[in-house]
Amino acid sequence: MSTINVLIVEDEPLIAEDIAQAMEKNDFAVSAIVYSKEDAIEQLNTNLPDIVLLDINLSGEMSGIEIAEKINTVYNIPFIFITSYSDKLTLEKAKHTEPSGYIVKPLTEAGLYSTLEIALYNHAQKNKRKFPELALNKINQHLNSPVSEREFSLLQLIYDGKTNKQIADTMFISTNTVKKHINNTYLKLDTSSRATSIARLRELMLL
Amino acid sequence: MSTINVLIVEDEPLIAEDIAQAMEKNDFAVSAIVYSKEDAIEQLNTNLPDIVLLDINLSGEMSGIEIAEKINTVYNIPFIFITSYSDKLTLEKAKHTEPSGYIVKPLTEAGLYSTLEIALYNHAQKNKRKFPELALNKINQHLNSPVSEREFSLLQLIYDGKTNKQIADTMFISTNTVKKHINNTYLKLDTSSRATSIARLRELMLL
DNA sequence: CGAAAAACTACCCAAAAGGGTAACATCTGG
DNA sequence: CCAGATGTTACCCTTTTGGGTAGTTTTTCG
Repeated sequence: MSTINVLIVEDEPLIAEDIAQAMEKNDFAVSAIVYSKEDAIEQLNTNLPDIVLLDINLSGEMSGIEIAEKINTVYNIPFIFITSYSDKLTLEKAKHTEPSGYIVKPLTEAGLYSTLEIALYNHAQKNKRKFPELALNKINQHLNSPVSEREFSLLQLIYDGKTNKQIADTMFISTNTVKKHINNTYLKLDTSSRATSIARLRELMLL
Repeated sequence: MSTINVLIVEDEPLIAEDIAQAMEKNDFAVSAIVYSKEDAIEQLNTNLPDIVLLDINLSGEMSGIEIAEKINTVYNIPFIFITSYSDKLTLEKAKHTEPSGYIVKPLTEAGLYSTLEIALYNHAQKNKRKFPELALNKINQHLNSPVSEREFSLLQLIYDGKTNKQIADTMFISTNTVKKHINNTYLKLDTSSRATSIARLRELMLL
């Protein structure tokens, strides 16, 4: 297994150094230590780490939160918050970014290491969850008017991004029929386009 | 919001009391304090808490791990490990149970509270996310020509089933611009409609 | 068997989406 | 500072989709 690269975002140099040493003692590689939001993003772009240790408060601002949001939407890697402030406001904002860990200073080597390990493992597991298949019974469960099997197979083709023509060809029916069926499903799903139907199907599969 | 019930599984009475006090100071309710695996399971069966604080080592054994496994397979509630031992073997076993948190003693009130909050929030989110979120870097990884951030936010709206008009309104740009952007993404994704793009995005997230 | 439901087809019109071209404004990095 | 990338808008035209109506065939089931 290759070594894990850790990006440290911490504006207090002494603490950053502390963390870095703890990391290296435990066979992690510190890919960089940065002190500002801008440098953090620079690092993420040019030298993507496997995980980020992120101080919430950088030079007085809560810009760690913004970095966290960016990591979630763009980079999809785990990150762990480090903070001296454990007040409710900070925590409230922080938790909405769904961090893999949250450590309140003072730091301990053991605490850092174990939190890192857990975060990496859990994140790896998370990405293994794949997209569920559509299930007719699951979908009908939450509809007043149930989708028929035929309609369902049309919906699956729409879900896979097929056009009416393609659907007509694979099902050996006319495009008129395809359109009719699809329109019927729109009534049942309470939607009005293919894309909204796809989103709706995803939603219905969740409960 | 109703109060959160916490089950404490900890065989050192002094520490258990410490934890319980910290919990109550932060408006959590302690549903029970138990000292053994058997009592823990008894509690889970009769009085299911919202979250469990779980010492790994109960009277010399690592039976905390077994409780964790039971929680995962049967109860599906979040749990947080608490341990004095942060050796690699313990950690290795612990991480496979995918705990929501892992705290090395000595405990601090702030550390406990924030870890609890994060664990509860993440666990709640987890069940809502059987479908993975789209992540830009993940998608670009497999494209010759990368999708820009702006284009990506458009794609997310398409993924949610929004029409060009809706997208234009939420992003405060003209529908012409929306159409232009979308067309550009079609080139990059090698698609030619919203529905095929949605399917493609799903596919790219799995590679 | 016979009625009801589901499936299939056609046609028409309207709305939305797709495709191409052109132009201008920012922004960013060398 | 300049070049290239990104974002913005407009215009025109084509194709695909959506929505409504109307009808026939096939299947299913009491």
